Amino acid sequence: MTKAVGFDQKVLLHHLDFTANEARKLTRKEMYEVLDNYLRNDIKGTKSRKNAITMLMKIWFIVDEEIISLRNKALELFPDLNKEERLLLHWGMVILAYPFFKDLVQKMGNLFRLQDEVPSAVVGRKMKELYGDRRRVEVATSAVLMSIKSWGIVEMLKGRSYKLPNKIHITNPDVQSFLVEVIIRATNVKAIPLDMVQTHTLFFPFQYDVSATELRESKVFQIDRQGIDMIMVELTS
DNA sequence: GCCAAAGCGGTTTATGTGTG
DNA sequence: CACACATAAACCGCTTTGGC
Repeated sequence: MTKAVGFDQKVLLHHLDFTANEARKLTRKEMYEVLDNYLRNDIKGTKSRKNAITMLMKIWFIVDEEIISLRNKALELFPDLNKEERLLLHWGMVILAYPFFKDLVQKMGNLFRLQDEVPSAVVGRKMKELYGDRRRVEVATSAVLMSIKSWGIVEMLKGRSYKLPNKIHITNPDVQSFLVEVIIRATNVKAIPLDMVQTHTLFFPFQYDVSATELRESKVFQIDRQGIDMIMVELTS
């Protein structure tokens, strides 16, 4: 019953940026080549570099059938976005690519709701409950934590616990609609109340104010008003 | 059946921490 | 302040999986 983990290496932000930028123009084969060259500076071991490439490809290139169009939209937006908005796109794509990452983020988001500081040991324990008490789980947990630390999502305190810096504000409507689609797909629901989107755990590092009007304009969603103040968002495709 | 990709566990190296 | 000990991070190579 051991669940696959996959995310077993620290991923750097500029690696993700590079991958997303190249993914629009290159074939799969070319991607492997270009990435290998690019990563050579940061990752010396052949095997480790291959691992990293595998992960980057899975995040931005070899994605599941049903999120291809979402991915393509994200790639189109990418060049015109600022640092924060790009980070959100990466965040969403990693969540979709790696359930392990998604689960960890969800746990962490919940903990941050209750307290300001989250010890890495607590996160580790939670992940072992979900994925079994294995060495691999430890490695993956720290890989995720190290990665998001280096992206500036969390800050480390005294080497043992993490705290949340200021939330990252996202106002770009295209990026917001991306975010909503990620939430719906990642949690496997048909529809979600707009209220729940605003404070969703999966995007705990971000702050945004999604407007129903703008979602409707994007054509990807169907918006239904239920009762007085409940607005349901549903994917049209 | 072959080759590349994905997954895994063990080992080494680096960094941090508490104690005398 | 030095030392041992603990934990984190990086690295490596083997096994399994999956597409052609």
